[in-house]
Amino acid sequence: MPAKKSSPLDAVVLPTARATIADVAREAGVSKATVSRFLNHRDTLLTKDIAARVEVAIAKLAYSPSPMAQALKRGRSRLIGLVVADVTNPFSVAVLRGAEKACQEAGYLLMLFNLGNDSQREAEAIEALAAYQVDGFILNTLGHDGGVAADAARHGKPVVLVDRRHPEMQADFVSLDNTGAVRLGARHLVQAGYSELLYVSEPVKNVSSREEREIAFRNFVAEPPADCAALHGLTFESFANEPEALDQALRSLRQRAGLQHVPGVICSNAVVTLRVVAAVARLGWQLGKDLGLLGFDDTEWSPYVGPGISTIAQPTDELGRIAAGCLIERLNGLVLPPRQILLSGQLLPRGSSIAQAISSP
Amino acid sequence: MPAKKSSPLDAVVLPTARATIADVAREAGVSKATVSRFLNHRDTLLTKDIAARVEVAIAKLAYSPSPMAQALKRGRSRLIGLVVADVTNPFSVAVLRGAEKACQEAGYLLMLFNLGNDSQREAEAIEALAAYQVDGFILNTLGHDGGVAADAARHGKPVVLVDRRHPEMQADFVSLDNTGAVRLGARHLVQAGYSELLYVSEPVKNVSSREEREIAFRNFVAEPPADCAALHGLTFESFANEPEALDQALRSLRQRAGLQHVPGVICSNAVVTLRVVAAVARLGWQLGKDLGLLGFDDTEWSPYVGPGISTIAQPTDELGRIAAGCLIERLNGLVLPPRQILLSGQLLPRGSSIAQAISSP
DNA sequence: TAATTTACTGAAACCGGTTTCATTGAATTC
DNA sequence: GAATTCAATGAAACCGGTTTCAGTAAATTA
Repeated sequence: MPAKKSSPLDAVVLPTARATIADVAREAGVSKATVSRFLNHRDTLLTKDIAARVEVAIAKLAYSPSPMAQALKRGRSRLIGLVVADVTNPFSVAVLRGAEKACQEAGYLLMLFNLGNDSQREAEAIEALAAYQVDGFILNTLGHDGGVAADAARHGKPVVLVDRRHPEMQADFVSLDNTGAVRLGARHLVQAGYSELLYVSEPVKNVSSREEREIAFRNFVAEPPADCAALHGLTFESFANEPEALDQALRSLRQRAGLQHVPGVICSNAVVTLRVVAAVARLGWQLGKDLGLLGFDDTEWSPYVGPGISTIAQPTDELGRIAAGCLIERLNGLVLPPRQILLSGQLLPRGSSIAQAISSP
Repeated sequence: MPAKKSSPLDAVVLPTARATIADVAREAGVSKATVSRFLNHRDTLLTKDIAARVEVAIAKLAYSPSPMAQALKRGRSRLIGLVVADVTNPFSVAVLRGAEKACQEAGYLLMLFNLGNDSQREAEAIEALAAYQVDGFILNTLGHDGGVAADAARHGKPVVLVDRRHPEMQADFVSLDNTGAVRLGARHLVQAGYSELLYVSEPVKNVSSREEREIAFRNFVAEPPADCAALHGLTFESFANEPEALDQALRSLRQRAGLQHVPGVICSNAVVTLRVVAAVARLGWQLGKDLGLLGFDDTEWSPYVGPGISTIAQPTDELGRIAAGCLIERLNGLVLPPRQILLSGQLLPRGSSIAQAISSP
């Protein structure tokens, strides 16, 4: 019996293309509509035996519906757009991680857009993500102007702001309790014996979290709590990335403190902390002894720089998780006026703010 | 003249819904097909004046085509799927950043899927991304088994592997030249006077980059270069996260080195580096003096831990950029056998590996 | 001038789903 | 037993684009 006769194996070649709903319908001997019903309302609309037939057809063809096609028809995509000011920033990454976890659990996928600290691209980011029909936005952006607010709102999609708020935007807002955190940190430094304080921040621009922290610091100075009587004088300075200016500021701070007082510095985030650490190294000072130091954002390296750097840890994972959670609630139809969710920071005292307390009892 | 007459302003209310191609067609008085032609082949297929009419209509309605709908019809989405083993790892983030930049420049958007070091989810990640019609994959995954290879390949979409290769997978591969980097680092330590070496790695599992580094280290020991005659004995150990075991290994290392030699440690990545730093702190040793230290991956904090930690910096940004570049080339139709692109690391010597050289000339 | 080609445009089908509407047969009511 | 209601399913329209196919008018050729 020579060849030429097509063997049954010929049919098994390559299941290369994904099965479509039409394939399933044909396989099960029903209409596309029925398959669609099975997918979405299997128990309310279909007969037992028909449902069973569709089920085996789906299994046999390893069918799963195309989210693209669904998005096109439904107008919802199960996609969430995440706009991040700067992926290099560990804070952003930590939030991203929390958000991503929550999204995955709820069956959403994250589309990432990184601004690389270029505020010009905010609008671009929102447009691009909206074009892909993302169902909502999580924004951790630069807050240059209110244009972004308008952009996002215009698409009529829910928005959650993380860390940076936009005054004009009607949106949920999730953030550290900056005021409380600053007071917590400042008080700790004063009580540990660092009575001349300096707050160092990146340029405030319009970034709300930076503003809030600065204001909180000023207020703390204006009305220090009773147990901070030792507090002497304090300042705020803003640095971009000018080592000389920073060195100079630290020198004059110490001068102001005089001989009987030791100055303390609060850094507005991990980037600033590293800059101050570098400056202290340049000046040949010892952390904790010559200068108290406390930084926002706890990083994995904080315990190992010098005598360990005291930090105020943000609950980053929670922030991301909650942000995503808020958004998903809205996507599920929750109607509520905009919420503000503030989480408190945790003080992690280390050598950079306790050596002084030990040496001068 | 009383009200009731609809003012022209009524038409200006809210341009809430996005304009569709049909809207543009109506506005310009042409067919949808013509608008589509304008979008894709404006100069070859259309008359000047019709093109002009479409152009103003598009501008007037602020129309931009829906990528979803385009993807549905074309089968291509201008989306790239990025699967990352762990977003917490600074290396992954740095690569992500490079890739994201390159993608944006080429008009692609990145869909992120983070495995959170859970290799079970590799297949899930690829399925999810493929469902969204991503045009290709950039994978920096765990390499648990070859199943992933099959998964990705089955979708017939191009794949680029970063840092971790899968032997069975026919795909471009972009990575650090691990062998060269290990030799570079080991040689540096020996020449700096640390002659008893220990290589510390996370559990190798099946991760190719970890394997390669371990093997490279063993080979370096087996056949040290001529200028490393001082080299004494060396070891390799693998630690999950057991502080006691690590402390013990360091103690016995120093014992082996004896009194006239100072031992040196090479850390396979930044996580390990921090663990070793912590162990050194626990043991009360001084970096550089009691122990030479060199770690893979340069981080922002490396210069400020102890006397500064010597590192081998990976060109992370380049890695991500090149990975995305390779993928985009394939998407543009490049046909070529799988490439391997190895970039060399850069040695950044700091205090943790030079104090010894100074103290014992 | 008539016949043929060419260039441009519109109608309609399609991508892979969802949803409305119409149809059919069974169950309920009178 | 006939009329009515109800439940289950299929046909077809639709989402917003792209592409094939067909048609028309102008340009070329005979």
